[in-house]
Amino acid sequence: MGITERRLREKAERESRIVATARHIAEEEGWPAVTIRRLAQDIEYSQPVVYSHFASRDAIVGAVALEGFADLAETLRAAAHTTASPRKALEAVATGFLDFAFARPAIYEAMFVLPTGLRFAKSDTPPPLRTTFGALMAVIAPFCDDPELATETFWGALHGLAELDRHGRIRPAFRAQRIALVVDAICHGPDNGPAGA
Amino acid sequence: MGITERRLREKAERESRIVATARHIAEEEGWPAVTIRRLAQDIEYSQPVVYSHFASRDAIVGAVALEGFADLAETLRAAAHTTASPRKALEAVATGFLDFAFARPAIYEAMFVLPTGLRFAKSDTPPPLRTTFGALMAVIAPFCDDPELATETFWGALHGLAELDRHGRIRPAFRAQRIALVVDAICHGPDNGPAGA
DNA sequence: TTGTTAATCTAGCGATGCTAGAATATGTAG
DNA sequence: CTACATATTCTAGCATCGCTAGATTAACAA
Repeated sequence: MGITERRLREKAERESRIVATARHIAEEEGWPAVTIRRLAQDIEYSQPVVYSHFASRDAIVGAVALEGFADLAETLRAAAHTTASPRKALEAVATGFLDFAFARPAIYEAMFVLPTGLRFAKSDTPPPLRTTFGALMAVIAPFCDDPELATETFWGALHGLAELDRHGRIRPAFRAQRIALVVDAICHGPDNGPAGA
Repeated sequence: MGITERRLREKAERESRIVATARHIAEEEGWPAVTIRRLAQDIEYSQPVVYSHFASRDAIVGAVALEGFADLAETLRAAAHTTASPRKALEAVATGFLDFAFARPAIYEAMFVLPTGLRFAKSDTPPPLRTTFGALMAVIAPFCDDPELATETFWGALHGLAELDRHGRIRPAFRAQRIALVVDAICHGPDNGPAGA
């Protein structure tokens, strides 16, 4: 039954073309430009074909978000490995997170702002989401005694700074200084992990 | 010319009815339910009348957001005055901020997530926005040497925690502990203001 | 009472997400 | 090769959205 396999392969390929197209349009023109009609036109199929792959537009956004989490996890992992100093690793990851948010605002929006139907902190949470969380936890763990709680808080701080900055509510020029403030606060915190720097 | 005054008064009243209606629908059914048709129906006028008050749907969201900022500023100011301890004031404001986000998610969304056209950090930034920022700055100033930078960072942390929590990405049950972590980090930070607690 | 201006409404445009039902390929059996 | 059955894809359309042009009505002035 090589025919069935070929069919599945072609279908999977078409699906990833849809996701890639959605991602591309979102990055170039923003998410409002990502319409089902536009996607159908770009992949050269009719609209119902798009719906044979994804139940709704939100599901497509979710698929792009999932790819984004895989990318972000890899980015953070790489940032953490640029230095042996726990403090510098923490700062590198924080900077990497915000750089990602500003370099790929549309993907970041899909991951953190738009409705996607993705489920977090559940038993069926997709691997890329866990991996991203893990990458953050890896660098903050040395500085705290409750890594999960600290990671949640660290993540919140980074996400909030990204959002306020993205919306023009805080001064873009002081991005690095805000990161430094966060990193300092973590390092000199109550549970003052390893000797700083 | 009492007639003109009455006209203006009636127009202003109708405008605030639009905003109140939008706020009410958003709180009860979410922002997607706030359509121009629905607003027009509820205030018993036709759609163009709504557009004679606001240039776009986004502008209506912005008006609700502005009211929200006034509310939030008052909430934070009140929270800060419940204690003389700078540390407890900081914690009370942080808790108040997050409580506001979860008690009025739709208004919070208008203030921080949805497109509104509101301008921050500019010369024409509306007073309520400045006041809210000031309320945060008032409680964090004792613990830092660059109040503006610290306020931006503090604000980011709070907003990020609110968003991740609202989207179900961090554990709701640990909200208070995350706040405590943030407060501790600020108090024991590099510029360790007044003797803690 | 008539004419002018301002306020309001009706009706519609161009989109959107999504879907039912027709049409067309595709693979199988006689 | 033909006829049927199945799966795939398309055409066409629904209901709804934000927004607006042009007709209609109300309010005031002469």
